[in-house]
Amino acid sequence: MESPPSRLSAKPSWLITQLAVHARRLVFAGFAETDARGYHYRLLAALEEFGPMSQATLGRRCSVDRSDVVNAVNELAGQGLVERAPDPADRRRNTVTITDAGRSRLRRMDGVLDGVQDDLLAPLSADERRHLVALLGRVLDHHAGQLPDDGTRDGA
Amino acid sequence: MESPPSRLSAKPSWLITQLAVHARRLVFAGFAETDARGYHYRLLAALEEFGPMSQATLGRRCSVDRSDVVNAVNELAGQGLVERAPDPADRRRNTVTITDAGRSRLRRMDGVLDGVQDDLLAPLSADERRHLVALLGRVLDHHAGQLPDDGTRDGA
DNA sequence: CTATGTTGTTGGTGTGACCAACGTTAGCGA
DNA sequence: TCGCTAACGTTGGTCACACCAACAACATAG
Repeated sequence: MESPPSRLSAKPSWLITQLAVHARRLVFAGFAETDARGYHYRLLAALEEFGPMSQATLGRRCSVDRSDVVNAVNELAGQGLVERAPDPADRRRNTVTITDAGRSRLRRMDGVLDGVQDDLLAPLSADERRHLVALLGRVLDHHAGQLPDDGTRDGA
Repeated sequence: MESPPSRLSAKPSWLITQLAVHARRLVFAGFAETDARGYHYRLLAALEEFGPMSQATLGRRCSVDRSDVVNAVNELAGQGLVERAPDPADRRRNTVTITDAGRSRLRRMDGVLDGVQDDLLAPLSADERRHLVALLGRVLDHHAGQLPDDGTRDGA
């Protein structure tokens, strides 16, 4: 096993992106059994927590592009996990609603993610895990405040 | 600005992958000026630190697939940043060597990454940054020990 | 009523991380 | 020495995720 360039071990961006690779590997392996992927979890979680909403606000809440929301909702609707219905009050909008099947899928995915967490942070104590989560949360909050303005960036 | 599902804020895998998104955005923006991307930096860093080596060991050290090494080395060689020469001692191997231009490019990229670091960890104090880096490093070390065995996984 | 902006949708792009297969070459055991 | 195995480079895919550009339909502010 040849060691990686030590130069990289000092770059937080490297540490984070590489750790993200491992996280995605674990999450993907777990989700594979449930025929789902990351986008699905995000959308379902938002729908359960905040109730039905349009695709646009769904995308804004989950940091998912409008066009990717279309695809993910197609897949979710195809599996009966959400329902997409035109909004009578605003005929541009599609209101997306989570179904009971969707809620049960979400619960299963939650279990998977909790299991992944243990594998991912295995070498850390409970205290260290909390500390890490707190630090990551603060950094993430900071950047969430200055997103690429999301939502509407039409070419015009 | 609609808030994200709070359910996600408790999942380390979510925090890490999302933070990685921001990190990649910053890194990409920085690298754009230098006409380079992540793979290039990794390979150049390994070549400078460990000297010339074959493409296979290069890939092993950087956690880059053999086929992706081929592409990246093509691009790097096209820009004169590395040289690829057949190894007379083992005619299967190509020995990759970093050039002076490569070293100078590497130095520029290093500067970019150091700048990114400040943006990425802006809300943290110097102590907290060190702590975060230490925690990430430990977790990463743990997972590096059990990679998908890398290197050779030929179909046969 | 017109201008502006939002929504859903289509159809792309780029990066990173893979995997499968093939020809070539090395090296080892029988 | 022959043959098998394994490694190397290379080609040519796949998938997930993050994005961007443009357009028609619709809503709304002026």
